[in-house]
Parts: sequence; structure tokens; C-alpha cells
Amino acid sequence: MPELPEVETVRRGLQPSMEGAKILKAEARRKDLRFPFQKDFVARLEGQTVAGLGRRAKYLMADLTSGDVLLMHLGMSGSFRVLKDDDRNAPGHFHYERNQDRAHDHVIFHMSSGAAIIFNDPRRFGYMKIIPRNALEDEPLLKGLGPEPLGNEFDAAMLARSCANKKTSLKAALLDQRVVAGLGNIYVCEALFRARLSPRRLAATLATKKGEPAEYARRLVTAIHDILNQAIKAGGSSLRDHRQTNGELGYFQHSFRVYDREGEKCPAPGCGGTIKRFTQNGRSTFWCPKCQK
DNA sequence: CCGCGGGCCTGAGAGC
DNA sequence: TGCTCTCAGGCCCGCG
Repeated sequence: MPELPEVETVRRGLQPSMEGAKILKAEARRKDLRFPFQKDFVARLEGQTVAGLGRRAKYLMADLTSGDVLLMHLGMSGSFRVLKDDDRNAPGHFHYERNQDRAHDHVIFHMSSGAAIIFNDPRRFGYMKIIPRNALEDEPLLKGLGPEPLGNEFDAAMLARSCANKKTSLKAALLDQRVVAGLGNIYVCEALFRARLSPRRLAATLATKKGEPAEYARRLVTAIHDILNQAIKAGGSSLRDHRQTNGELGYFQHSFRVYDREGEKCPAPGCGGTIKRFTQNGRSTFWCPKCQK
């Protein structure tokens, strides 16, 4: 499911019941997700207090007092929900549990806050891994990640620079987590639309030529900032299975202008074009050929 | 090194 | 109703 705004929404949802709380008991209910759990996975979690819950790209990172960090990735279909103590017996319990597929509840953290934090992932493309904080820099999963799109160092100059030598489309470049870390198929389509740039455009054309220094790159960075900030504000996008950790739906999907809108009229004022869809690098691209150049 | 296509999984929805 | 096919928000890997 999740791109950066959904992961950030999950982080904010988990924070109150995780931060400052101790993991009294951890359950890994099968031996693997995408990868096998580490042999000592449960042992390294139980008894630890979560000092902080952060995010890097699409990863959640729980800082443990032991000096370990618990890395969590939601893959395509991963989600968390939080059961508060009160919920377990109260009528509200039904609200959380209705329609939930318990068969895919793979990991459960029982917290000293009274909350049970449940990781559910039907497709099991998600994973969790514990690494020592002082080995973060060497962690292969994190090593190649580019800048945070909402961080200070991500700007037009940097984006243009990292695209300069690319021999691929702008769409593929933005999906490449080494270029910028946290965008996925939906938000790339939406950002390109808002920047009025074609997904087919060569990534290298963002680089400065004569005159117009990185005008396209500036537009794109602004579009990426806007789309991510707006989506986070809306609690992410709920297609299929993404929910906030309290069970509520995000609602940014209503603000999509091109994603999954093939055949609809282009929403850009005065454009009059039609949203098209085609496949790029194995993923669906949605765009308006008339106003994205 | 780079870019691409295949594969990993399950479930939802379309079409027959 | 039920079967089969396609597609899905991600990312690792092997190939050329």
C-alpha cells in the first residue's frame, strides 16, 4: 500500500502507544514475512522500551533502549492497527475488529501503555529487521537511499544533478529510491501532473541547459513537496487496504488528479485533455498528454 | 556501474 | 455461483 505519506501517517498513529512504552511481549506468528525473522527477533524486543519512533523513506524505525533499532517496512499490503486496553472489551472493539482478516496478523507487540500493536500483511512483501543503532550506516536496506523529499537537502539543484546522468524516463527516475526516497507510483504520477511534466521525458532533461536553470526541476520539487504535505495532512490515501492505525480511512485518494482516472477529463483548468494510462517499467502511469510536456 | 523484467504473495474485481 | 485472468501503493535480484 504505502508510500511516504501513508508511512508517516502510520508513524504518527503508532507514536502515542509506542513511544516511552515498554514491549512487554512480542509475537511473531509465523517464521517469515518477506524474509525469515531473525532467530533472536522476539528476544531482542521483549523488555525493551521504545525511546522514539522515526521514519526514513518508507521505513519505520523504532529506537530501543537496548541500542537496537527495529526497522519495519510495509511492502505493498502491510498495515498496523492499535488496540487500546479499553477497546478489547468495549463495544468499540467491534469497530476495530469487524472485517479484519486475523489470518494475516503476523506480528503483535503488547505494550506497557496497554496497547496491542498488530501488524497485518496479506501479501507479505513487508518485513521487520533489528539492527544495532551503530550499524545503521552499514545497513544494506538503507544504504542506497537518496534524500528525504521533505528534507532540507532535497532541492531543485540536487534533483537536477542526480538526474543528469540518467538514461531513463523521469517517471522511472522518481521511483528510484536512490534519487529521492519515499515516493511510489501514485505520488510520482500526481507530482508529474502537478509539475506539468511528461512521465516519458528523459530524466536528464531536468539538468540545466542554456538559460532556464533547472526550471523543470524547481517545478517538480515544489509539486513533490505540495503533494506529500497535502497527503500527510489528509491521513494518507486509502485504496484497498490502507487505514490509519485507529481504523479510520485516509482521504487523500479523493484528491488524486490522474491516478486511476483513465478516461476522465483532465482536471487542469482550460486543458480539456483526457487522462491516459500506459505501462512504464512494469507499472501503470496515469497522465494527461495534453498538458504534461 | 546502469536499466529492465521477473518474481515474490494474496485478494479484489472483471469477464465469461 | 464459480472459474480464470489481470492487476495492485514495493523492492530485490539476475541478466544484458
